[in-house]
Amino acid sequence: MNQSIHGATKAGILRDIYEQFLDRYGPQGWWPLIDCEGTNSLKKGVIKGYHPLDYSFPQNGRQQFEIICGAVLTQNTTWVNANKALQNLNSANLLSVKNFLLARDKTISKAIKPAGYKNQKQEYLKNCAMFFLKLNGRTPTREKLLAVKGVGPETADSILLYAYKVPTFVVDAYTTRFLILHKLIPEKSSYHQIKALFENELKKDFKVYQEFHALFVEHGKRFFSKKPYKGDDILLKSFNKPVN
DNA sequence: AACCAGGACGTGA
DNA sequence: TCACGTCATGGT
Repeated sequence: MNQSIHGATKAGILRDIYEQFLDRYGPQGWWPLIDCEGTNSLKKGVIKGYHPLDYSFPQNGRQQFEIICGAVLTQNTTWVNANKALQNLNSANLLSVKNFLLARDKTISKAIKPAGYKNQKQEYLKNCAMFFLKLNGRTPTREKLLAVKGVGPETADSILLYAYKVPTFVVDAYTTRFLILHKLIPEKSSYHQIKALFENELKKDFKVYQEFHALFVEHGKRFFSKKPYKGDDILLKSFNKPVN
């Protein structure tokens, strides 16, 4: 039905992109965690918190909270900077919710300074910490997450996908840019429309969703960060569209 | 030395 | 709804 005789269905194109990314870059091992080598992930390639092909994380509430903090800290910032903030929080023993909520606001904002927006993010993190504590181990709904000030669509989906293994697709700036530049979606597509595209065309597999988003980021950093990134040559290197 | 990073919120049309 | 300014730090 939605299968064209040339095989270039939307689902087919998305699968091609996924496979091409996976061939090029390999499994990404997201979400990075500070301490994830105490397990069976002694498989090769475990660098600075990434755990390729090991989908067993997070393994406790402490790691769930770390992912939530990371999701907020990396908003409009590089992971390098967000990670510095996380390391500071960890050194100060503040990556457990209880300790975090006992700390002074100024202590938090000082620790997260490298991630930028220290005042905003301090408030956002506190909101998330109170929310996470009240969850008491339960998985939140997307609506409840979005009601937390500081948690927008991408952060909510990141938390659901990586901290709770809910197969919800994360749409980030690179994903949107990639699809628009390759003319796979109209320019004014909304977050929800792009999210729906993936979720309607792909099987709801949290592992695939985790890898796909991470791969989009890896690919985007290589091809679509510094302008100009619009040339046909770049688009060709970026992704060879299957012939219709 | 501008420009950009794994966005979200508040405001005014 | 939607476009725009604001929030802050570090690397290129």
